[in-house]
Amino acid sequence: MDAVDRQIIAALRENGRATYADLGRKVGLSASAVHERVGKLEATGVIVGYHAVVDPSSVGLGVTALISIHPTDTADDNEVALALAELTEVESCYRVAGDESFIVKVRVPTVDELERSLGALRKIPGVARTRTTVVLSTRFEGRPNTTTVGLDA
Amino acid sequence: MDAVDRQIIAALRENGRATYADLGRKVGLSASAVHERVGKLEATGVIVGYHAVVDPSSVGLGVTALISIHPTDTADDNEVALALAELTEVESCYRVAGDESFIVKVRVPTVDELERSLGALRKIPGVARTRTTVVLSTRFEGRPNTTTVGLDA
DNA sequence: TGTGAAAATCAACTACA
DNA sequence: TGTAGTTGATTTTCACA
Repeated sequence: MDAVDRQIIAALRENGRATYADLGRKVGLSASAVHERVGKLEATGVIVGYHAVVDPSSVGLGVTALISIHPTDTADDNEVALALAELTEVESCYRVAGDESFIVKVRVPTVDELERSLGALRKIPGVARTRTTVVLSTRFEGRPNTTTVGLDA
Repeated sequence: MDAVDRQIIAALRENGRATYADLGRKVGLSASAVHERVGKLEATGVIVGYHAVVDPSSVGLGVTALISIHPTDTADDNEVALALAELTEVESCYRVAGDESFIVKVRVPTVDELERSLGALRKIPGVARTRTTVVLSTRFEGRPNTTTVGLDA
């Protein structure tokens, strides 16, 4: 991992469909050298994948909520996590320190669906209580942080 | 937006570097037809962009925290949001309903940096109080929700 | 909207410094 | 690791159904 790798990573975070030739021009290497580097970054798990980002409301998912999940005394975190993964509306799932055990982000078409979804969450064994915060607007999301990407670490 | 568009979207969310030829084979269209459709989905803002997803700790961002931001009585939400956008460590920013005005996700290299980052947050005019929840592990994140993508809506 | 064909570009592999 | 060259696939555009 050197400065060139970090440049490539930054470029691919910006545009995941950039061609190797594009990347090569940007970092001053040939396309095949970039190809080689990207392959290694993928193989070593630095680059996890490439995804199209879609406007949620365009695909009928206009309601976003952040939900804190408080565990019961006997809750098994792994089982709760597996049950959360079963719910397709749960887009992200974080195991956290503090009173709650998990914080999840949920996307659903309507508030009716949110209500139904909360019902499903509360039925999960190990879930004692939930606290729901409805997102009014997403100012930005998943923005690339290139703070350390430009440094040698 | 028909069922074929939704299939294409689902495929591109899964693999943002899929070729038009691949997508065509998957949905039963020619590459040029897919090219045409994807161009329209991009132009109409359904597909917002394509991004490589990077393992945060591989780029020196091993600490993730979710921070609730409580506003002062006189806070201007837009100004707060703009100030939050200036902080590169703030990866996502949600305006929410409830006591807090914003919930942000922050990624930093170390807990020391988290402390420094919290100091920066609290200096923002309009920010009265923050509540920080440290992420212990990310079970999954930004997972594609294809619930409605397969339907006609 | 779609197909099919053509030219330019690119991916992926191979030698070789 | 890198460049350069090669081959087959892909992108992109265009005429046309």
